[in-house]
Amino acid sequence: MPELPEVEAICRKLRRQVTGLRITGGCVERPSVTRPQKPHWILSRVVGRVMDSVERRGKHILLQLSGGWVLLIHLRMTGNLVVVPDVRFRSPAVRAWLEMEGGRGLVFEDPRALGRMRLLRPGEDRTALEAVGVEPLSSEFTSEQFLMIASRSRLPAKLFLMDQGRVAGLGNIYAAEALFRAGIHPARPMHRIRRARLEALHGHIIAVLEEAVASAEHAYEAPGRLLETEEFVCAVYGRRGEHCLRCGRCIRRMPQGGRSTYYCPGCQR
DNA sequence: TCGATCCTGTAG
DNA sequence: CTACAGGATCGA
Repeated sequence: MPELPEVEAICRKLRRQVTGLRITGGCVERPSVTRPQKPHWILSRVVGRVMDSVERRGKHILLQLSGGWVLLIHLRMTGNLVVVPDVRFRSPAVRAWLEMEGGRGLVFEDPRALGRMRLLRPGEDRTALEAVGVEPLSSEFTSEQFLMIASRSRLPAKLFLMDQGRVAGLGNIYAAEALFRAGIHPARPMHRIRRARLEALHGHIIAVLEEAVASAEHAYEAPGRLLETEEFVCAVYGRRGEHCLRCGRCIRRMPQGGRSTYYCPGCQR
């Protein structure tokens, strides 16, 4: 589920559901999700505090609590954060939950249990977060800025886009989709891509993410079917062997950095 | 830069 | 049974 667009959609929904509510209780069902912190260390400090705001930084979710404490959540591959009417009826995939005033629950579910939850003390140095790169949907993500960091890197394009320390929030799907739109081969070293193409890529990154945010937001609001105009449809991701919609050649899959990269050999050179 | 690791579920 | 999954980190 969670690349930047899905995380953003989750944050927007949470913002409306939990802002201003006090935490009255909670439980960590799977201690590994808070490692290396002890569940009790977190819970005892979180209970009684009010959730002031919900922020996002890259794929990190920041639950800002009263007194300056921050509950940091990373959903990794299969995590999700949802509000449920009653924590007594929770699914087996729930790894941790908080009870809020009024009785509803804020639930962290994650079948693979790879997600992480961490509490930052007030004013704590946020090393992990400061290593995160530019927000691609912010005004700081300019074409010039992108050109600058891109031309300095020898990484293959796909790995560059997925490096959270450079651009924050792109994952396996949207990195592949942005490269397809820009006509760039995923293995191409970043610094060898022409300026005009990098500028195009910059625009496509923003477009892909904005479309995906809109799609994810609809999906979370209205469970059920999305209109065709609302749904983000992948052109290459997960389409190995299918014919490219633009040129007709077969979409390929290749391993890169231990993950699958999908691309069109006709459109991306 | 590669591979193993953390985990569980699902598709083939 | 094996391969693979939208992520990130660690050590060789």
